[in-house]
Amino acid sequence: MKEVSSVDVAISPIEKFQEYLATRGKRLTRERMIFVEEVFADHEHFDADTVIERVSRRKDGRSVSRSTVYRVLSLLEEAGMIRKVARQNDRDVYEHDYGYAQHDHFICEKCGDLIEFSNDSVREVVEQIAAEHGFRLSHHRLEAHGVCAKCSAPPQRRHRKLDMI
Amino acid sequence: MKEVSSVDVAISPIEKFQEYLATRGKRLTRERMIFVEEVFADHEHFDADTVIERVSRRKDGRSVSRSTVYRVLSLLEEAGMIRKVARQNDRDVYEHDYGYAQHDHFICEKCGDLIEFSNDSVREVVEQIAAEHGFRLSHHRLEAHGVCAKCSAPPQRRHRKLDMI
DNA sequence: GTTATTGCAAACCATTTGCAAGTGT
DNA sequence: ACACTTGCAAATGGTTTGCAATAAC
Repeated sequence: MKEVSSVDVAISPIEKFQEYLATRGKRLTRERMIFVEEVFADHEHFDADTVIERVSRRKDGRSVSRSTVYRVLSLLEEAGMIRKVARQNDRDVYEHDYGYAQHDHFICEKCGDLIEFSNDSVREVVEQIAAEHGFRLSHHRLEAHGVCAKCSAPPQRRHRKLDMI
Repeated sequence: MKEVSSVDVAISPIEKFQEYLATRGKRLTRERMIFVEEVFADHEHFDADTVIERVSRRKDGRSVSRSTVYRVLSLLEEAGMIRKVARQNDRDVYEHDYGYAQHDHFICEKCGDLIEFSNDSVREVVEQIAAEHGFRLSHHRLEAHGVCAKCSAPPQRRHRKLDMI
C-alpha cells in the first residue's frame, strides 16, 4: 500500500547529511555514505539489523560494522533525517523523516504490517488541542491498532453458513 | 494537570484481576495483591523500577521480587488492565487501562512530563480514517511532542531587553 | 598532522528464564 | 496433593562503549 507520496527536496540525503555533519565539525566517511545509500534507497521501515544485513549483502564487500551502524543511526536521528516509529520484537524501528510528507500509521495486529497514511484532519485536530493547552507542538505520532483490510477479509470457506450461529 | 476523569467501574482492580486469573486457572497470590494495591493507588504512569521501589518501601516489609514484578506486569497487560504508553530511558512505561477513560498524551521535550488529555475529535478522525481504509480498529495511540506551557513560559529575568537582539 | 571515526570485543542494562523451594486452591 | 508461583542467580539480547588502529579534513 503506497499512500504517502514523496516530496520535492532540494538536495539528496547524502548532501543533506553532509550539511549537518559540517555544522558539527563531523566528517562524511565512506561508512556513512554507504549507510545513507542503503537506507535511503527505498522508503521502507527498518531497524539496526535490517541495515547491518543490507550492508553486508553488498557485492563490493564494503560493509559497515555493527557499532558503526548504531552510531550512524543516532547521527541521522539527530540530523532529523530519520525517526523512531515503533518498537517491534524488542527493536527500535525507524523510518525516513526526510523527503517524505508527514504521515501516521496503522499497525495490523495480525500481520504486523505498518501501513502509512496521511490525513490533514489529524494534524488540524492535534494543532487545535495543543493550542488549547498552551503546548508548543514540534510533531506528533499517531498509531492506530487493529486488523487491516487484508487480514480481516473473511477466509474462503465452503460452509459459510456455519459462521452465522 | 488533571484532565482525564475517572470512570465508574463495577468492581475494584483486585476483583477485576481475580476475575481474569480465575478464567485462566491462575492464582491470586499475596504478591499479586500487593502489586495491584500499589499500582492502582494512584493514576500515575509507572515502569518496572517504580513498582519495585514502591513495594520495597512498604512498612510491612512485604515486598515483591524483581522477577515477579515483571511477571505481574505482563499478566496485568494481558488482563487489559494496564498498557504500555511509551518508552523512556530504555524502559517501558505503563499506565492504567482500567477505570479511566481513553485519552491521549502530550510529551514535553524539556521536562519529559506526560500530560494526558481527552478529545473526542481525535477518536472521530481516527475512526473515519480507519473506515476509509477498511481497517478494523481496536485502539489508537496519539503522542504529541513539543514543549509544555510551563516550560515554554519565558523565564523571569531582570534585563528582558537583552533578549531582543 | 590533527582529530574524528572505525571495528572489535567487552560492558551495559532492562527484561527473561531455569530451577528448587514455597503456597493457593 | 497438585499445580501454579516465587526468588534467586544466571542468561539473553539489543545497544553502548573503551581503545588502538585508521582515515577525513
